[in-house]
Amino acid sequence: MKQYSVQQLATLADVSVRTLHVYDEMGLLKPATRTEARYRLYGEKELLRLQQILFYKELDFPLQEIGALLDDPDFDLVEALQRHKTALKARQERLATLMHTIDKTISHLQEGEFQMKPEELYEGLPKEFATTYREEAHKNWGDAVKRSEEALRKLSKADFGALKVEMQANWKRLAALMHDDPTSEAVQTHIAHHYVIIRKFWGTDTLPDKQAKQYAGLGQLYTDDPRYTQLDGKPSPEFAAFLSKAMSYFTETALA
Amino acid sequence: MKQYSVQQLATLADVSVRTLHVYDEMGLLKPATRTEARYRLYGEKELLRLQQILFYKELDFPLQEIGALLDDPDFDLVEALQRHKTALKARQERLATLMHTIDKTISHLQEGEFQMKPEELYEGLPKEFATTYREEAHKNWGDAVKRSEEALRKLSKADFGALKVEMQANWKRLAALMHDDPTSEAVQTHIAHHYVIIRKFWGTDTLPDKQAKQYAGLGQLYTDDPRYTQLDGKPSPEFAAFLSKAMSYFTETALA
DNA sequence: TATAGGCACTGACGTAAGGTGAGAGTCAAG
DNA sequence: CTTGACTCTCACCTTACGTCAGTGCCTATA
Repeated sequence: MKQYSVQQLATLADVSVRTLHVYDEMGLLKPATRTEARYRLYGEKELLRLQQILFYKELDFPLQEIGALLDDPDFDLVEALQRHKTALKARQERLATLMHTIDKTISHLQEGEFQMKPEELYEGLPKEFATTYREEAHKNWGDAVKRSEEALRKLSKADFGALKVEMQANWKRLAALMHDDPTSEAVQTHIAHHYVIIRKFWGTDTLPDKQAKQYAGLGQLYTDDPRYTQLDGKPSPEFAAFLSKAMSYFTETALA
Repeated sequence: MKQYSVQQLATLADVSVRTLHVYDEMGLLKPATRTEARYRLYGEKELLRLQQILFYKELDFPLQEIGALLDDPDFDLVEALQRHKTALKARQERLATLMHTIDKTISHLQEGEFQMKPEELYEGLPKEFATTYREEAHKNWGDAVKRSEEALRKLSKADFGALKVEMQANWKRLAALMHDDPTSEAVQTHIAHHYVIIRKFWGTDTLPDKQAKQYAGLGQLYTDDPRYTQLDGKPSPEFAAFLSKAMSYFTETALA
């Protein structure tokens, strides 16, 4: 019967010696015997078990569960796999979202001038919302919107993207503030912050009166419209998404 | 200027108080001031910064990098995002593979009898290999293969799946052993293990002479064919995949 | 046979991002 | 004045190991 030292077994299975120590320590994989000098010696059976361990490890099982799984013949493997798959699917979807966000962020940060297509101005926004609030914007603030869209198309990709990044960092905050108290001073403060950001990007210290009013009205729009505050007062995911986009949109509008 | 206690800020941003403690400790987010009793007090600016932190955290940036990113205006954000996306993509692909594996494992473990379609016997195997080695099998071991395929189709999904699971746990081991020394006794021992597994699943203690020879020849096939040992002696990924499937296939063949 | 080099052992500390208390101090309300 | 809610700092726990440090064992060569 062949015997393996820690090193040999480690090399064979492409794990570290330390890993074997750990597995021994936690009882997941004990050596077949120990020499007088307490050197670990593994046999064929241990090699086989290690392979099984690694198999389940590739499936991202925590070592504890692998131990239970290998030692308990009644372990419900199918159920465990089922649960595991659900978890993996969630992670995967999260990753997809993250990558999409990164893609957009990167592309917005890329240098160079460019002409934005009209749809891009509303990209990511649920279609129903896009139409609806564009109408509302037109209704409430007239052709200032039209002019703002024109101006927007002339921005550099970098400037526009940078603005969006700031916006995205901000929207959550506003949602939180408004959840607390939609009429609070904090909301006004937040709007003031936007004002600061705008200044930062366009180097102008003065904001036309009309647009100041737009900002003020913005808060009203959010709080008056019951459509955006479903779910017992808490902002719904849809509202959060809408809010995010709306923030960008109105900020952009203010550039006209 | 509004002030927030740890609790208030934590609730507002939906993080734990401990999280704020940690961020303070590591200098990522310091409170604006401390009261005489060393209570942390955060202001608007900190709220804003926290939102930015959370934004980048959602993109899975490590906190250290977030700190650098927020403090150094020259931080190369695009490059960081680029790198990050690559990492995420790798993770995502890994998850996809894992989920596929789990899917197959689950479906093989599902109870109930079923008739396997011929293609399923070679499912997952690169087409070229599938044809090639089926031919080789036929050439070398005649119509034993045909009969084995018949027998295979009558197995319960559970039995077949369970066998495959064991196989998958084993193939890596064989690859390692063969990388070490393809003619070694260890390889023979491994083949013996297969024999044990077969016994376990079909409750028969005797393996016909002919099939014993098949196992012996199996080792030859792997080691003689240069096509499977590219890449300066190390098993290529393709070979690994092939080996996995071949193991299953020949083990199944032995059931005839 | 002395020594040099590998290999092995245990123990301990570090990682990321906090969780979970313990024990003690602080604050506002009844 | 006490109660309860809040806060503070310390410090250990988590996963699955990596990385020493200090020491012991084994074998080959001079």
